[in-house]
Amino acid sequence: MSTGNVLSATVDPSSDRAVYKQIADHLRAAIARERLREGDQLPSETQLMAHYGVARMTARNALRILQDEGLITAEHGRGVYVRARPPVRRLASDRFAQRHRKEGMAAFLAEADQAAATPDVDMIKVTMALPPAEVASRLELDGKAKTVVRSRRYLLDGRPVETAVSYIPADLAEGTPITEPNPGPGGIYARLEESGHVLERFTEEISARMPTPDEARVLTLAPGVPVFRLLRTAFDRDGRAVEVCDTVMASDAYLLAYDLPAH
Amino acid sequence: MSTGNVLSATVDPSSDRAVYKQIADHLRAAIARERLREGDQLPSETQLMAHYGVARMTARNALRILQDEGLITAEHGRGVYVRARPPVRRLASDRFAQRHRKEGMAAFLAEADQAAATPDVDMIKVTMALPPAEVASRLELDGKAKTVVRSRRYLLDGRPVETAVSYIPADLAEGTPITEPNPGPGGIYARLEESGHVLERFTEEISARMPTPDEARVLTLAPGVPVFRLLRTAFDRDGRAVEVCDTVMASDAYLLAYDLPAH
DNA sequence: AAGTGGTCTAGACCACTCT
DNA sequence: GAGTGGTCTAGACCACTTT
Repeated sequence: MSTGNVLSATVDPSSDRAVYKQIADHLRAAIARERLREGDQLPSETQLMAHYGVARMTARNALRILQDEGLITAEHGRGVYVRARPPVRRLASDRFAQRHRKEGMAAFLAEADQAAATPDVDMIKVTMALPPAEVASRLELDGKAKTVVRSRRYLLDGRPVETAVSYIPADLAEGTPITEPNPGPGGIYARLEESGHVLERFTEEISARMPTPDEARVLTLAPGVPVFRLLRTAFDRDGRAVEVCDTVMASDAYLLAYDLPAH
Repeated sequence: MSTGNVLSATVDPSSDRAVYKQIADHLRAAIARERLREGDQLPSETQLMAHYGVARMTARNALRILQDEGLITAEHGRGVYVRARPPVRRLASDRFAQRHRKEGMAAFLAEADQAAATPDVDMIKVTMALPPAEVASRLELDGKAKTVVRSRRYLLDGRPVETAVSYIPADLAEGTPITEPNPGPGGIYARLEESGHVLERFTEEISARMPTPDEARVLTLAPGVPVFRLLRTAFDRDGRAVEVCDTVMASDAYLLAYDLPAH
């Protein structure tokens, strides 16, 4: 098999380093040196067993390490492959600037447009509920104030890349299309501005972690791919927080870019 | 044992869902419901085997899932515990503002001061080398221009949280303390401004991924903890890129906060 | 049918921690 | 010494993919 030739070195069973880790080291080096490139098939478990003279669990443990590092993906019945890095979307910090809304497009659509990708939105759900504490504190709401909760999933070229849940205080949303699945051109920010809440600034709080099983399913994440969690708060000119958006993004699909003044 | 009582449900071997995943689901739910809290010990592998009537690998696979999700850590010879979330440092987007430098402190020290944590810097190394392509392009250097390469590791209360490698074009650094391990009060940004390169803005590009084995070692990362990779470029008033800083941060130690105008 | 990875069993020996 | 997790073996049966 053509995949056999990447296996050059042998392992030292008497070494302090566990055999499966040594095997993982070999394979990782092969990927780093591009002896194995994106999409290439790795030696099968059977081949690893024969080459290194180890039991199957030892071979599997080696592959698991690389999977946890996000370097490979296993496909049941097919083989193990070097993970293809998907094209990364660069999210610029001015993506919510007014000039983009004025063109009548919500932020996600405008960006996709720029990236020549086909955007899609699904799993849209609009409800009315008490926000979680993390959101309520940012909206400066007490424990009894309800919000309009707008959740949706974004896809690019058919691939799910992001889920988002927006919370808007009920008093700002009632009587506007914000309570409807389709809020109209320019999205909810355009509607908020129409009702007098002109946006002045945003804060974005970014963390990263491994996905929950639910998130991994909804975003079809490969093992070893973390998520960004981005909490954005929108403030109007009166300094009032008018929306909090809780976003979970596939980290292999995004690069977040910010422009900061040095004051 | 006191840990035994979190094991209430049993598994269904005839289910489509793998037994080890069912066990992982039970334990994850126990953590979510706070039946198991931070620092609590989980049932041992032996206890899981007895309770669910499974082989050891099945119990271990269940624990591995939670470990990959960053929920638990295994301690050799001691047991498996619910991971304690370390206190998170909030990095504000104005952390490099001039007013902080004027107080004579480098950014990391100023932040730590604010957070009442004890900062430390070690593994300082200063060399002269060709920058990697990713850096060279941001500094607008050709393939032959060398840079001063300053690498170091930051610790908070003794815990490694961040590694950083700065690249400064040689012509800007020569003859200044930037080429020395200790660049003096206010750090290298203060030195650059003294030599006429007053900083005007920064760009920060953020990605997230699982750490390499090296990064996991240097940052003493638990399994299941991703890293932030932050590439910061500093521009002076002439629009020239005067520094690129390549930072790898333990994602469980940071929350990155940005303030954005809505224009 | 043959090859692949996914799950599971039943053992073994080891290194580490605590008492 | 007893209990813990870490490594490793040698099987088995299954589900999935490809030919």
